[in-house]
Amino acid sequence: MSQHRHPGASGRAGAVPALPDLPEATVARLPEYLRALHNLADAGHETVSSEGLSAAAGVNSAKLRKDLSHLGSYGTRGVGYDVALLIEQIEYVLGLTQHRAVALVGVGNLGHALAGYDGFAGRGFRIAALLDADPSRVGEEINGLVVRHVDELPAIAAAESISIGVIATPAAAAQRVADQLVAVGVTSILNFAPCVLSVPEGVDVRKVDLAIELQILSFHEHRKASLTALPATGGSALTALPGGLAATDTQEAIGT
Amino acid sequence: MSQHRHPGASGRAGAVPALPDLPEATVARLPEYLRALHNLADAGHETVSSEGLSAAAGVNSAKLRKDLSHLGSYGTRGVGYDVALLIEQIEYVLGLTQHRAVALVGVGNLGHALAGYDGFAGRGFRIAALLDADPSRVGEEINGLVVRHVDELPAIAAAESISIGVIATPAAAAQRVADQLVAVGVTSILNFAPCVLSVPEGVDVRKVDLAIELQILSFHEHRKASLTALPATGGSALTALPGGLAATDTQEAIGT
DNA sequence: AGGCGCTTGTGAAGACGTGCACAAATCGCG
DNA sequence: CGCGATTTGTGCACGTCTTCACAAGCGCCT
Ligand SMILES: NC(=O)c1ccc[n+]([C@@H]2O[C@H](COP(=O)([O-])OP(=O)(O)OC[C@H]3O[C@@H](n4cnc5c(N)ncnc54)[C@H](O)[C@@H]3O)[C@@H](O)[C@H]2O)c1
Ligand SMILES: NC(=O)c1ccc[n+]([C@@H]2O[C@H](COP(=O)([O-])OP(=O)(O)OC[C@H]3O[C@@H](n4cnc5c(N)ncnc54)[C@H](O)[C@@H]3O)[C@@H](O)[C@H]2O)c1
Repeated sequence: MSQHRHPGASGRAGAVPALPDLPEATVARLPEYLRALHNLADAGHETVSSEGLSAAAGVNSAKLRKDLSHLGSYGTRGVGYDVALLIEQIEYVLGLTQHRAVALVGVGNLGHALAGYDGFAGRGFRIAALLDADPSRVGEEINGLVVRHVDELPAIAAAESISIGVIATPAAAAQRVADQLVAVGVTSILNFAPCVLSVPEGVDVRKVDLAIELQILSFHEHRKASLTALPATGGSALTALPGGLAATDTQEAIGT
Repeated sequence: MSQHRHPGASGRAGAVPALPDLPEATVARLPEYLRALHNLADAGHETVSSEGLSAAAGVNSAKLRKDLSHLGSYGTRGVGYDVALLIEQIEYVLGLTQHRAVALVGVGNLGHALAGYDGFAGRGFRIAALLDADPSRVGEEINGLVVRHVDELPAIAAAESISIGVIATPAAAAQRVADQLVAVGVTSILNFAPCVLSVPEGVDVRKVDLAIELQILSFHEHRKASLTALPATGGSALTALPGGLAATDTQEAIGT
């Protein structure tokens, strides 16, 4: 179990292994596969078929196979995928083998919940700093970590490399915080504030917005309500969803 | 201001206006436009061009125009869009005109933050019930709402129609909770637990998973690190991102 | 009234993502 | 040793999404 290393690499025999450039949609699904694989490993499974893994991850099996094929050719025909090996490969590709330090800015309502979340450390992420601008919050200890003032960010970043910045401040402060994070070299930001951030090229921003999710659900409720109001034929309105429904991001009706 | 009503409707002159069936990608962006429009309205703007609105929402202007064209033909050539009218239209399409009751199940670490969040009520959503299985949590009052036992769900749903269920329980309990929600007629679920839910056809599930977002960011960090390690020519590695970079879901480098 | 500048709405092309269906590969067993 | 059962990896076709580029429409100014 040692001759399996970054096989899809084009040429490039440098010291740092070049990553196969994965489709973005694939990248977004790999963490889901990873979670399913960990569950399988905990349950004692040594191998898993694409059918089994795809069911556990809630996706199409062909899609899963295509996704995994982008990483290289792990898996054995007629058998399936070696669970431990696949975990190792996906974690490598996602860059989870090197532990990443996270700085959380804004320790309010939401920030407290995030700071107290143990699912962070579970997968290679470590909250390295809690920051807030409110003097009355500075000094508070949460989960063994002391809240420090946001102006200390440069010093903190100098002490240890911050890999990812998480913004949990009000929207009005988010852009300023983003600028501060970028200024100390952070190139990945997870933003919980409902606003658009502008950042220089090379910096990645992902947004999590509860209100948007609710509104999307609201649309589907609205649509479903307007659909059931149409056909006055029979009474079974529950199976009335038309054929090509294409629930792109939403998972809908995954088996039973 | 009264002759503008659901114009894109195909035929169907029934009592309930049929919705134009929007592309899922468009639906996911409408809430973003809506937020930008509210900001513009608060700032006193009466109209806005596609260029202006798209900049505020962080998208391509052609994309914005195509998205809005799916709703019908609001907007005036040579002028732009009427802000108030567009807000009204988007809110109608998203089903936000009828206020929606949300049931939040799992009032733990995260659930507390959600329950105390005022951004909920800001846009047509109202938390109608807080539910938990832990007897020691039942009876606690948060934000004027008393936590009730999850077994009371049928009674609560009977008293008022629950539009959306939010699951903030540990993953192990999420499927059971989802089943309970479905049993009382909920057809839209927002799931914060890191697991795949299986629900019957016609029920929409959206998932918010912090760990997945972090892992996606981690991948990009990993990729950026492996890229800067390649070219030993000059020194400027920051602009080294190759042309077709296609940050699909991630917003990257939005102006300055 | 007429022209001019500005902005929308959309056709068309290309990029991207999905899913079927099957050949190639592997294992276990007779 | 060969064969059938099983499962991967992928070519291909289809649908969706994005982006460009421009004609059509609108208002304003002369
Ligand atoms: N609470 C939720 O459930 C929830 C859900 C979705 C989105 N959000 C969003 O998350 C963000 C935070 O929400 P919240 O409920 O925790 O708000 P909050 O007001 O409780 O907390 C905000 C915190 O940020 C701090 N802060 C303000 N300006 C700062 C700055 N410049 N630098 C550092 N810290 C600063 C404040 O001192 C405060 O502690 C908001 O943008 C909100 O819209 C919250
Ligand atoms: N805290 C975070 O920042 C965070 C971030 C992302 C995801 N999550 C996820 O959100 C979920 C909740 O996280 P948390 O930190 O609030 O956990 P928590 O343990 O603090 O809270 C869970 C709550 O759910 C209740 N519960 C358990 N079983 C239940 C049932 N069958 N019916 C009703 N209620 C039940 C518990 O009594 C508890 O109050 C978890 O799945 C977690 O992985 C949390």
